[in-house]
Amino acid sequence: MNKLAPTYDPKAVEDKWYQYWEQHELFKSTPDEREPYTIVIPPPNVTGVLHMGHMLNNTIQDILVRRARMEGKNALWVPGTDHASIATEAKVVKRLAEQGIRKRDLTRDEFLKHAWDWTHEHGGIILQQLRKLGASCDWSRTAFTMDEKRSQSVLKVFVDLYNKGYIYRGLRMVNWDPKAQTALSNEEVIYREEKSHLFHLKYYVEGLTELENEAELREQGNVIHRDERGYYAVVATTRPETIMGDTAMCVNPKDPKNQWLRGRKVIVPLVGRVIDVIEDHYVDIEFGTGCLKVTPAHDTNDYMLGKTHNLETIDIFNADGTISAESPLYVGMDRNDCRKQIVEDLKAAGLIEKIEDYDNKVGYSERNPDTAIEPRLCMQWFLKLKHFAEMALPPVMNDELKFYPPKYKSTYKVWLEGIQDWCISRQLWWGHRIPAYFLPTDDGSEAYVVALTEAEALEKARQLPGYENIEASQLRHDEDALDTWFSSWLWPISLFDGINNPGNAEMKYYYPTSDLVTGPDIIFFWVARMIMAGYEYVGDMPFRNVYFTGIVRDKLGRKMSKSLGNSPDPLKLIEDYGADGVRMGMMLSAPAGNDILFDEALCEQGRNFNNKIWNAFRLVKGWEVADIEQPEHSRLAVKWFQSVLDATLAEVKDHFTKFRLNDALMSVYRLFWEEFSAWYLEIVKPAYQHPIDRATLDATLGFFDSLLRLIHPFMPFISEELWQHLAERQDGESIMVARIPEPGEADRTLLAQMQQAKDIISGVRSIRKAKNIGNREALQLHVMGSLDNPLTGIITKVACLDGITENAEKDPTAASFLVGTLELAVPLGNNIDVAAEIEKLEGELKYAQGFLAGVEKKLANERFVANAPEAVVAMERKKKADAESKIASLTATLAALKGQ
RNA sequence: GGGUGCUUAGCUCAGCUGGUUUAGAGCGCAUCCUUGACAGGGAUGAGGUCACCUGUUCGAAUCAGGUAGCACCCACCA
Repeated sequence: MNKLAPTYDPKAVEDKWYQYWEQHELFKSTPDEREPYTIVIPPPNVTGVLHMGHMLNNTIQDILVRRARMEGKNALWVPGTDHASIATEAKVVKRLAEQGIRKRDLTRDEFLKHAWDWTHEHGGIILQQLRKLGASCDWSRTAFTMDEKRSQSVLKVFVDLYNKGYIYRGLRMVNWDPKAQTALSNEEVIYREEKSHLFHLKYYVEGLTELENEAELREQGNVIHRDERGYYAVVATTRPETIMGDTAMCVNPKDPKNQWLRGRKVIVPLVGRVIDVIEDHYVDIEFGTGCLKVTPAHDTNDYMLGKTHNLETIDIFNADGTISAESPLYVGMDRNDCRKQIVEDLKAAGLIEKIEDYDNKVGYSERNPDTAIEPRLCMQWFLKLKHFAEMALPPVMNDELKFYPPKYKSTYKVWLEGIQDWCISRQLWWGHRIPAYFLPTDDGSEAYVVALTEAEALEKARQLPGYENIEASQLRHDEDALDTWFSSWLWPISLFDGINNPGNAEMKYYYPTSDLVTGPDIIFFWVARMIMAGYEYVGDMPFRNVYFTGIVRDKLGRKMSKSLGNSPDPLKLIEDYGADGVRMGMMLSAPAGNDILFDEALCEQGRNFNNKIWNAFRLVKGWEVADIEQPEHSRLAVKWFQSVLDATLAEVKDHFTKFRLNDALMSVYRLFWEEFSAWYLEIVKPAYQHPIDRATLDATLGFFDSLLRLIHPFMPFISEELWQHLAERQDGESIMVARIPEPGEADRTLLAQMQQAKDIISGVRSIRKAKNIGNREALQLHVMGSLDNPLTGIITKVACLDGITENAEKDPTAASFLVGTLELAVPLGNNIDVAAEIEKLEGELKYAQGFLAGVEKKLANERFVANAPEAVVAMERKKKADAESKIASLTATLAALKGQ
């Protein structure tokens, strides 16, 4: 009797095997003579916790790396975490605030100590969670973007790129986050639609009391405003608080409405500043009044206008978003309060023409979602990307480096072709401090040197004229840190220490890595830049394939979010369904590149599959073996299943080469459930309490072994557990390093014969159900013609027949059915319902006639017969013949029935 | 405003370079099944004018053009 429980309990086995794998160092990889297979993990935020996106992403990586390992490759999956500078710093600032500590009251070192404490406290939780999932990472290589090697790599690259002239410092309009008080890259700004107002403000024309040719001008299409105070232009703006920074008004020279304003000067309302009316084709004639106020310090477009027209720049904001001393009014007031106040004041002064409702897009910080981004001019470090884009584009476009799915190639192309320089400095402390040192100057201008260490910086500084005697204490190390992605883009190189030790043995062996698995949302942030860094620093691509996963959504298609509460806790899912069940749940819904609609029911399906495997195993393990002859049906079943297995192995292999993992999983699923459990095991299963023969048992155990190997990449735990039970294993043996079976040649004829046998069995079962005949009541089967199928033994057993008669006479008392063109029948004596039988047969006849009509029409078309390939025409002829024979057979049976 | 992709059974999706018996899968659904692996199971079955229109072709879910709807990405409309 069986000692295994009737249901599979993942909890009892998962931790056990994970420890076993780790103890035996089965995840470890070192270079050897085998072909390498390498994946570097997209490093999760060091202080983060696992979410559904990670589950998907890491399940895929684990499937790929386990499969590669089982193909005999030297498989390496390198784990690590990311310091996530803005996000982590924000969390630390928040925690300090809760303790009543303000960041600005701490020194840099004090703050960093808190940040490191936080990192050590939360760091690595996510890596522990990945272990629960079964991730087969080489943990001995765990890296962190701010560990010693990675930090050195980042600084070296900065210095190198500076020396090559790609890094520069510039006064630029950047996306400023006034809360974090740092610049952001364009990619870190999210735009949201917002209900707002369009304020129409009056800008009086200076020194104009009387327009002589006013009537004529109006005639020509000019829109002229005038009140008791004089002539004025109307400017529409969503941001009235920025008028203190206005240094021009701009109209389109082709705008007929505003011709009268050309060459004049206007007065900024409230402020009283007199500014020029400038002309630029940039201004949209259709928008608002066609008059644009120009605030070069606070709007990207205005900044560009300012540059072309040489305008003065007045920066009216401080770094924290309050009004600066440059402004003539409202100094020290917060920008949001100022907006309200100035609207009141403008109204009071009669300077607002009207206020309209208006929807506009406002940029927010990705990391501080409540904080509107302020375009701000400041000195930042930039990396020129043109050179990098030129290197990174061709290999992707010509498929040397493949994207799956390929549609992302065009996204990639568009971005690279319009590449902008990358603002790489952040006004943060948590990150890699920029290795630049400022020198004192007399005139307030900037002077600096870039060097890896302070000592080198000093040496460099002393070579500069006028700084020969500078002391270390006079150097001021740049306070800013680098954008997090400036370390991430080196990841596939820095993990193998390829920046510090170019061309080292590990680089030569593992680089380029094989596959990168990541989300399309970071194609610019990360993927593109890694490709750039790869070509710059190794002269080769960082990975051969990029597999873009979809975004995990709930079953209604909504993004998973905390506020909706629709994001399940991955660890709870693992608790409930087992890691294998959850992995399968993820993969069942994950076609490459499409968003995945996650439904917990899929985990249930995964768990059920585990249970199916478990019980099939219980069955096989419960068999007593005896020295008896192998029955014919078992011998045939073994032969047949070998063919199905071979065919599926080939199919799965093909799916893997195309990254069609869900299709691969579905093939495996059906192979195990349908072919193996429902058909094969049912055929070879001995009668209750009867033993099985040796040959069949051995073959079955062999099949089970192959199936477990095939399943292992998807469901590592249960496959290991059962594989270990399947035979005597030595300590240290593992399915992890067993080989995926190579597909052999499948016997297509045999597969077709089995298909026919299955159809016949289904036909008999169907009659049993219709006639309410028990499954164990033996029946006769009549074949009107010759069966010509070697699998009659299987048919007899599974359909529970006590005889098959070929070339039988038509028997009106039999319930008949068709398999292909072959008519079969089960004699039922007087049990048959003639009327129902006739109805059924007439239905089939009608279908066959309709089908025949279609085929005949095709064949009657001369042009079809003349133009279509011969094989196609022959196929149609065969269809016709088959349909005719079917019709003949059905007609005869009907006649016999009706003649009763 | 530009780009990319999508629209096939109740749901989620396959269907690769047009022809493989008037389209397939998984889940769900319906009906039946109580003792011999598994109800987290078994068997049987229902369910689709392949979004729409026009064309190319002997032949279109598949190719081309257009229409509608959806999704995502990019962009400086104050």
